[in-house]
Amino acid sequence: MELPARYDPRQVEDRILRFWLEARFWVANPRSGKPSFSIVIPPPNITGRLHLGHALNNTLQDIVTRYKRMDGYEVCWFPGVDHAGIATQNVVEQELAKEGLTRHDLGREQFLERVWAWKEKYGNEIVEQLKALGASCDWSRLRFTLDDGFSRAVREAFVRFWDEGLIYRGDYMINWCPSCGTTLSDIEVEHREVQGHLYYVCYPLEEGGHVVIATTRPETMLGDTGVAVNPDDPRYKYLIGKTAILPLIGRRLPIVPAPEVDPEFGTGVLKVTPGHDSVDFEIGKREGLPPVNILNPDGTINENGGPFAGLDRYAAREAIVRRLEEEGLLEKVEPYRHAVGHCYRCGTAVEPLISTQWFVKMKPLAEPAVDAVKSGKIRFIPERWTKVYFEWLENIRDWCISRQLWWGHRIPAWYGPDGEIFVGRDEAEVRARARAHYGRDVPLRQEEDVLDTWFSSALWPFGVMGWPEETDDLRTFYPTSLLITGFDILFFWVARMIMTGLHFMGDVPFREVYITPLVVDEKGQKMSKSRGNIIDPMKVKETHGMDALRFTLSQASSKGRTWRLSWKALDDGRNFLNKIWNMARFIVQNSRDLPPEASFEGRNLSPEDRWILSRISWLAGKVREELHKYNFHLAAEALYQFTWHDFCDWYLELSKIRLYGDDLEARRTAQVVLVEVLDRLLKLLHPFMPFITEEIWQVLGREGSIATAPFPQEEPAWRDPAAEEVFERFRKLVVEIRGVRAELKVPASAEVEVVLTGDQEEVERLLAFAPAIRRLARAKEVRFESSYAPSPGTAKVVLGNVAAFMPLAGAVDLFREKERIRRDLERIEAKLVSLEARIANEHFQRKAPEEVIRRTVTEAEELRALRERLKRYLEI
RNA sequence: GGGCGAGUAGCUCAGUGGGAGAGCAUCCGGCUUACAUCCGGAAGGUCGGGGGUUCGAUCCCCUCCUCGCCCA
Repeated sequence: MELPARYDPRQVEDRILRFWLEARFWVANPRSGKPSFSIVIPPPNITGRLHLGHALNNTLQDIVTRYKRMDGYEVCWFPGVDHAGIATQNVVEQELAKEGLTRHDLGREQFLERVWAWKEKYGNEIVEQLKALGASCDWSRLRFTLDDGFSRAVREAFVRFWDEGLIYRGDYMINWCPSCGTTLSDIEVEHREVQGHLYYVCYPLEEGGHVVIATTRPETMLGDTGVAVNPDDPRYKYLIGKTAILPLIGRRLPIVPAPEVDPEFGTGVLKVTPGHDSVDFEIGKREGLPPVNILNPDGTINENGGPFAGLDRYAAREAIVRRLEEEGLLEKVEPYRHAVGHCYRCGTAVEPLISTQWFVKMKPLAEPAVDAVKSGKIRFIPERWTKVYFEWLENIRDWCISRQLWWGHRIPAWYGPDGEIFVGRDEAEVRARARAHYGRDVPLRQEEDVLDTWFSSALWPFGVMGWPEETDDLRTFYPTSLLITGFDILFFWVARMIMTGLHFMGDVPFREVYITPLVVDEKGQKMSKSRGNIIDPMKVKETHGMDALRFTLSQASSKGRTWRLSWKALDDGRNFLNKIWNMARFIVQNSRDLPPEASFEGRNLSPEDRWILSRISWLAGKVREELHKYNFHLAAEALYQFTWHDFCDWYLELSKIRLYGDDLEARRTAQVVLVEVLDRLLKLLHPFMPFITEEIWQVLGREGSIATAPFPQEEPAWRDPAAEEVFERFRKLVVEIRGVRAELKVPASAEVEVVLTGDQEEVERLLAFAPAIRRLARAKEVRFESSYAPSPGTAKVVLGNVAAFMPLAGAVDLFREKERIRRDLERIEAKLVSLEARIANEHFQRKAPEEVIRRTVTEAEELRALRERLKRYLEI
């Protein structure tokens, strides 16, 4: 078979993917008895398309997963998709809007049918994209947070929480998104700096005179029920107990003391709006100032806003400011920057308001979650995220879990005629509970609201395994081994899974949490549609291939919080893939005649064979070690360096001597070693670039799949430090000779003579590489002469106790050669000065470790010897 | 206001208490029968500023500056 000279992933990836999926390699068997390794995917939203964040964390998950699978574990990677309440409902509502309809026109039931239809049509796209990435999930276990089994788990969790008193319903200040028409939890609100204004408004006093109050939101004055000053503020102490009159409305506002008031802000006087500000709510509660709600759910002013009723909140703001101005009550307006809460889904400014909602008590859940990390049952990588986690949990507030949506898990609560709440796993249980309460059957009305999507994803690690059933999966795969995700959902998801896992399962949901950096563009900016700087993984697949994307992303596990990706970097990844392809192509082409039974046994290994075998053995250990430490980037780098700069640049080149020579035995040996190293290298690379390695595996005619081949180990018998050391000296010699040739402008095609002098044993070791030196340094002859007397016009290379001479007879510019040596001498001189100063320092002699002193002294000695030699050569 | 992260070659980033590395870009030379998505070579850095600890700091401590993020 002829292999193309360029690797084209488009010809490979889809075919390999089909092969894997048909073979069902990823389907886990909880009863295999093998040690288990499990991981749950962060379920992407059904509305989502694969972006680089997904690509990164799923690549890393897949690297670990494939590695563990090859290493003999019973691996289960649980895949799934999240129903994404707000996002999905918004998408379908927008679709309806194009038909001039709202969800209310359809009614709840029909609307949900519509969403399910949408889900069937588009909801699988992200799953297909994950497959295309090569994610080796057990797709037979694909779950959806709103499927029947999972819904059962959600109801179970809700009921247990309720029965334990950990869920309650009540009136509290919540965050309202007027655009999505639902409440949001505190962490779903994003605080953004906004350029606004500070309005200074005069509030007349009942007994005459006035106070000036600064506010950024004048429209909320419609809901003012008091005025507050700091009791320690001497300027305003006299006001306490008096009454102000609300402009435009005329409401009487008691002036109360409140330590929350910052005397430095504005005028130091605060208008109290208990219905629309959480601080004011607290003050109001303490001082008996009632909340007044002035907003409709859509963000317009309600009937409490008097003349402003019906206006949108921003229109109302303008109208109010105009009226105040007309009445001479607006003292001044200043530009002012301040943080405003926005909905994390739609970006609309959020309104704080009081509403009856469902909450989860967080304190009792948070404490064990803190302990689990403190005691080391869960470890964060990088470790610094631990602190972020603790800070959130230690300042946690109750979680508002009800959402005024239709798409989601409907809260399993029913109301009796008198408003009594009954909660149950299904309607039968609820009815039974109601009957027990009333002593008879009564009509029940189900709660309209659904649960926060994150309530269901909090149950993900055991929900996907069939909880509350006691399943084989739970027994074998819970707790999972590892979670890999981005820091943006540390609170939303990771912390909550830990809480629910501990609560319902009595054990942590995972033992380690690897937090990935955020992928940003080459300028360090977040990728976003509006910036137009998005790199679409599916486009990368077409141009570079998923392997290239994966390999490039595997280098992102650095310590920072962000990681920059550019098309340039992807080119590098693609080039590496091409290199690998050609490496394999070369070996395939040159080992066609290799009998299948050929092996190492009894073969006379060359020095470079021993070197490369020692190196590949080292590499196996290195990759394992770095993967265990989750240093994906270091594993990737080691693979890259070995593949390109050890195996291809040196070993493959050297192998040509034997491959193209006429010694059949030597040729066989080279072939055997090439194939063996290739075999191991492919396996080591496979977790990082599964498609190309599988393709080459097939081209080589191997059985089955590389994905189920054993992951290479270090081979103690192959480790050969002596061979590595000798090889390094040989390599250095060749590099030096090449350098001299280039510098002295010796034509690339000209073959030069190389004479080695110096320590005889060392020279002999190097002479074992004579053919290699001839080939790689373009030498026509390499020989030893114990007392070589170089003539003028001879280039020199000095390496420790050996020197190499290249009589170039006229080919060399003598002046250049002397310049070169002078420059070397300068460098050596400078280094010697610093080394000798250090050695002369008695503090250094007294305090530095023996080993360091010895090394320093040796280095200085070598440099001095080198200096003397170079000086002599200068005189020739 | 509090916290975190980053600041190392032109760019993207590794790195360690013993004197700094890679890839790309640049420059020079090569169509050498795996690969021009390539091969060989070279140049390029007071490791953000200042102070301290140490025989020795890019690395540890303090402080400041710039950029980014999170929380209030």
